[in-house]
Amino acid sequence: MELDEAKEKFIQAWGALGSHWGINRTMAQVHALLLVSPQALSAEDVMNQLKISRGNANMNLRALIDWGLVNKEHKSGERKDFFIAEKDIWLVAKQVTLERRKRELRPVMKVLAEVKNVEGDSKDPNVKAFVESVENLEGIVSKADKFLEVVVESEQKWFFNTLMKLFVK
Amino acid sequence: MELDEAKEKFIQAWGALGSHWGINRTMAQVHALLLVSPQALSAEDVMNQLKISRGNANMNLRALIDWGLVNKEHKSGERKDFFIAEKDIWLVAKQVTLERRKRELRPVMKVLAEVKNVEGDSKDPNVKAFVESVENLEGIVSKADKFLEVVVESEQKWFFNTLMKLFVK
DNA sequence: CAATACTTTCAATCATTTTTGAATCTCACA
DNA sequence: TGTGAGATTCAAAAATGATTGAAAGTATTG
Repeated sequence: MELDEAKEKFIQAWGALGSHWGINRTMAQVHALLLVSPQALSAEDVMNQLKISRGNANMNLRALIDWGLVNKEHKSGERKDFFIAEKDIWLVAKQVTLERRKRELRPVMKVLAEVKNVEGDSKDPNVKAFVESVENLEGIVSKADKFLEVVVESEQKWFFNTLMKLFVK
Repeated sequence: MELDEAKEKFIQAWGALGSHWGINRTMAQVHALLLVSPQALSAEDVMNQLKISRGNANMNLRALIDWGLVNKEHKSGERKDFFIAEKDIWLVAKQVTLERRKRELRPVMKVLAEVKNVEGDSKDPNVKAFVESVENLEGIVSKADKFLEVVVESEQKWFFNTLMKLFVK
C-alpha cells in the first residue's frame, strides 16, 4: 500500500470512530492528519489535504486546541500559524477522558441528584421504581466518574500497566 | 418536585447523554422511560408519554431489544406487546459496552492492522511518523478492547468492587 | 500608517439523521 | 377463512448538524 493511500484510509477510519464517539468527523480527521504528519502543518495544508474550507479548518483546529489535543506553533520568519498534534497517545486519551467527563458526566450527575428529591408517597410503586432507578444510575455514573478521575490523575502508563497485569493474561 | 416533572427531567437528561454517546436521543429517552416505569409499557404508552409517532416508537423499541436492553413481554389475554427495561444497571452497562466494542472498536482495529503495511523507505520521516502513530494507536486501541473484554466477561460487581477498592479511597 | 498576510466569524447552504404517518402486513380469534 | 387489533415498513418531510465562503478582524511589515 502506498503511503498516501494508507494515510487516507487511516484518516477515514479515525474520522468514523470519532463520529461514533461524539467528536465530529472532520475534527477527528484533522486530528488524524496531524497525528501522522511528522512536522507541523499550516491551516492551508489541512484545508488542502482534507479538501475542506478555510472556515471549517479553522473551527476544527480551534476545537482540537480546546480539547488540548493540538498545539499552535510559531515558526520564526513565518506569519502563518502551524499546528502539531500531541503524539503521546496516552496523553491524548487522558485529555479526551477529561473533557468528556467535564462535558457529559457532570451535567447528568447534577440532574440525577436533583431529580431524586421527588415528592410523594414512597409506597407508590411509581415513585418507588423511579427513585430506585435513579439511585442505581447515580451509583454507576458516580463510580464511572471516580474511575475516570483516577485514570486521568494517575500516571497513565503505570495505571494501564497495573490494570493490564491484573486483568489481561 | 412532582414525580412527572422529575421523570421528564430524567428522561431529557438521559436522552442528552445518549446523544453524546452515539445512541440516538429518542432511543435513550425510550430507555429512560422504561427504566423508571415499574410495569411493562405498551408501544402506545411509549408513544403517548414521549409524544412520538408509532413508527418511531416501534423502531426504537426494536433497537433497544437489539441492544439487549429491553425485553418484550406477552401478557396473556392481551394482544399488545409490552416492553420492559432491564433494571440491573450493571447488565445495561455490560450490554452497551459489548455492542460498542463490536460495532466500533473492531472495524478500527482492522484498518489499523491493514494500514500498517505501507510501502516505502522506512527512513522517510513521513513513513516513519505514520507507522509510529499507527502502532501507538494500535497499542492503545487493542488495550482498550482487551480491557473492555474483561469488564464484559467478568462478574460486573466483583470487577467494579475490586477496581474501586484499588483506586478509590 | 498603509499594505499585506493571515485568521476568525457567521449567515446561508448543504448533508445527514430522525421522525412521521399512511400503507401494508401479521396473526389471534370468531 | 375473514375480520380487525396491533405491528411493521418505508418514502417523504422535518429537524439537526456540518460546511462554506465572503466579509470583518487582527497582526506584521516595510
